[in-house]
Amino acid sequence: MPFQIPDSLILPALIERPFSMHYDFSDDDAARYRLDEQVGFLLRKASQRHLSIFSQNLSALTATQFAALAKLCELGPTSQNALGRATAMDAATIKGVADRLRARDLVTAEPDPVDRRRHYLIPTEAGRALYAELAGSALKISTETLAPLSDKERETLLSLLAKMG
Amino acid sequence: MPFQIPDSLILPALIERPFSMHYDFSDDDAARYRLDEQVGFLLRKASQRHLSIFSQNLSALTATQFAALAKLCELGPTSQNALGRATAMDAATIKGVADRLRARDLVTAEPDPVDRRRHYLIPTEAGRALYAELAGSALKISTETLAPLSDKERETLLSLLAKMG
DNA sequence: TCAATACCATTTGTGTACCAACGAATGTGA
DNA sequence: TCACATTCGTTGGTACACAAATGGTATTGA
Repeated sequence: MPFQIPDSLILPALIERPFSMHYDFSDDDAARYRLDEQVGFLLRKASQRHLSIFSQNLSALTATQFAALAKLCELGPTSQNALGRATAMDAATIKGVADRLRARDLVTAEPDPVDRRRHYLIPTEAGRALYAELAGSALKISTETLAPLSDKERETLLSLLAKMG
Repeated sequence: MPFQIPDSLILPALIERPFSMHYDFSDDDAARYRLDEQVGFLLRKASQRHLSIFSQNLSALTATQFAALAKLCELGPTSQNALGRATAMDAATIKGVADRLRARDLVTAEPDPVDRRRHYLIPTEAGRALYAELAGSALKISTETLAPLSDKERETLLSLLAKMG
């Protein structure tokens, strides 16, 4: 099943038209375009599936909040923006996530004595306890997300996703 | 600069507990959990990469808006919720997307004469023209998103993502 | 040393994404 | 035919996600 249309199939039809009309070039592309075969759409659906499984198995935190808490527990005291970089969230996003974690006393903020722009985020005891409590579920969620795939396929998928950056 | 704190720094404190306490089982999971290896995180990062490439190459519409317009052009007149199902958006989400497409006169709505709850969404001439104009860029975006992978790897990734549903 | 630059956290605004609830309309089975 | 369930579109609320702008603060390099 050819998932990818090679250039050789795309270009000729465009070239052999004697006259260029309004949407000729694009009409061909439009006819060839199938939403359901595009990476972006498949990635979005896979993410949706994952998030659905996540919220069903772990309702205490959102996936994003858990990611931030987990990374913070892994790294120890970290500035807010640095935590954002480590969890692939921009400054505005990590702020909201950190605020919600702080509102629930899972994380505290301490001013950095050296750099007055920064404040460290630090997991509280409750935060570490919750992380420890939920890590098992999180691992199970990853497994369940990959359930439709064989062991070898799971490995392959993870390495290809990692390769994509 | 060590980005990742090795197990040797995390585990000992947890292991040397003589008696099993509250989170012992989960502590192990917590030590084993690596955010950067979880499907959900890799999917989110891959989606981010895709959306970044999308907006750089196609600024006229968001990826979601383009998906809805493309599907609508593919299907022809479709009820709003049905379009949502075809594009993996729930009723609330597709409403917002449809509203924005209608505000830009890329889509119109016609009442369904048979079912008075429904209204059909129909791409306008401008909508079809824009889709035709942008489909080529959309295909290019998919290719560029997959650029880090070989041809065989791209096929594999797409089929695995499709298999995950 | 001081001006240009970079970084930190924050704010505002827009756009997904999903839940829960709603009224209106349709479909179903006894 | 009539109660019941389902579907349609909508609304309100919360939570990411990112762009762009801002005011502090640090770094740098001439």
